[in-house]
Amino acid sequence: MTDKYEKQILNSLLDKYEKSKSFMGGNKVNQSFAVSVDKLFSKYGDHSNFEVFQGVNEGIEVLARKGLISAKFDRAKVCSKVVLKIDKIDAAYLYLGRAPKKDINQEVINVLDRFAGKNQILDSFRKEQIKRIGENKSVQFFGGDLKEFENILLAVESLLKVESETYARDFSVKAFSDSKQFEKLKNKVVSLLYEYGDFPEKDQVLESLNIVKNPTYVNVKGAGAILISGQKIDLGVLYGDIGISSSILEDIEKIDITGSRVMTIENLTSFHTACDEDTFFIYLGGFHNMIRREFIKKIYRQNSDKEYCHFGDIDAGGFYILNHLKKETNVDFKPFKMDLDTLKKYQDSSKKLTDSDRKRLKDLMGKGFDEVIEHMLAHDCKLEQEAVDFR
DNA sequence: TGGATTTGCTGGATATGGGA
DNA sequence: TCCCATATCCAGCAAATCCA
Repeated sequence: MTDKYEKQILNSLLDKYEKSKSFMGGNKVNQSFAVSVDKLFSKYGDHSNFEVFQGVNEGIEVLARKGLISAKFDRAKVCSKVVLKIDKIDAAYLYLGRAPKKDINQEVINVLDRFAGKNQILDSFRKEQIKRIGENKSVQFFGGDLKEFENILLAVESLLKVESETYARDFSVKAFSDSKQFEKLKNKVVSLLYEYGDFPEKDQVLESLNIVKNPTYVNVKGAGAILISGQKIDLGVLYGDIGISSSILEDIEKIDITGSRVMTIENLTSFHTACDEDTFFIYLGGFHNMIRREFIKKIYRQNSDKEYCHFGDIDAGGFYILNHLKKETNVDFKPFKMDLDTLKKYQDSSKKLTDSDRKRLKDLMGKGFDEVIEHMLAHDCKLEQEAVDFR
C-alpha cells in the first residue's frame, strides 16, 4: 500500500516519462527522469512543517529501497531531487496500480477500430486520433473514461443513421436505453461531428441530423400549389405563407410551381418580407436535414425547368449553406443578391468580421465566391441579408 | 566544453462549464 | 444568454540535459 507522498513522487516521475521522447522511442540521447522535491512539495523546505519533511523523506526512502527511484540526501537529510530508475518502470506502474499509457492507448485504438468503416466522419476521426497517439498527443474527446469515449463514438454512429425527425430523449433511449445519456455526451458529440463532418454551423449539427427539440416546420409561399393527401392548396391566392410540419412533408404528393423561379431563403425575417408574384419561396427553418432535402428534390423532380436560387447572408455561413444545399440536393442553386455589387451597395449596413469569420472565409476560397470574399477580407466586412432590399 | 537534443515555461487563442 | 473562471492546446523561446 503506497502512501500519498510515494504516490505523488512516482506519479510525477511517470507523467514525465510518458510525456517524453523516450516513451515514444524517438529519443536520440539517453534520458533520465527527475523531479525536484522542492517543486513537488512546496512545504518540504519549510522548517516549521516537520511532518511534511519527515513524510516525504520516508516516502523517498521506501521507493529507493524498492529500487524504483534513486535519491541522494545531504547532511541535513534534505533531498533535492529524485530520479526514476528506467529499468524499473514496469515495477513502478505495478506498485502504483497505475495503467501504463501504452496500454491505455492500445485500448483507445481498440475502441476506435470497433468503429472503423461505420461512416466517413468516424473514419476521419479514427485516422486523426491514431496519428495523434503516434505523436504522443492527447486523444480528442477522451478524458480517461473509455466507456464514455465509446459512447461518444456510438452516438456519432447512431446519429448518422437517423432518418426521420426524432426527439433527443427518444434518440437517447434508442441508442443507449437511457433517456438522459445522450444529454451528457451531447456537447462532445456535436464538437466531434462539427470538426470532422460537413455542417454549416455548430448549433445546427443535431437538427441537420434529424434530432430536434420540438416539431419543425418548413414555410412556403408564393407562386405554387401543393397537393397533400388529395387536398390541393393554392399558395398563389394566399396573402401570406403556410408552415408545413415536417411530419407531413413526406405526404406531399405534388408541388406545382406556377412561377418561373424557386427561391430558398436563409433567414425568417427576409422570407416574410420577400415578395414576388413569379417566385415560389421556401424557408427551411434555419437548417436542412434529410427530410427538407427530400422536399427540395421532390420540387425539382416535378419542376426541373424552373430557375433555382438561394438568398442568404453575405458571410461565411451564408456561402457555406448555399454550397451545402447544392451538394446535398444536386440542384444548381444560384446565389441571389450574395455578390460583390450587393455588398458594396449596402456597405454602410455591414458588420466587422470576427477571427472565426476570416478563417472560414479563407477556407471557402476557390469554391465560387472568390471575388466577394476577397473584398470582404480586404475591407473587413460582412452583410446580413435582412439589410438587403429584396426588390 | 560546446553543440545537439529535449524539456519547461509563458502567453495567446480557444473551448468548456457553471452561475447569475 | 451572457459573463467569468478554468482547462486545454499550441508556438516560440529559454533552460536543462546529454554526450562526443
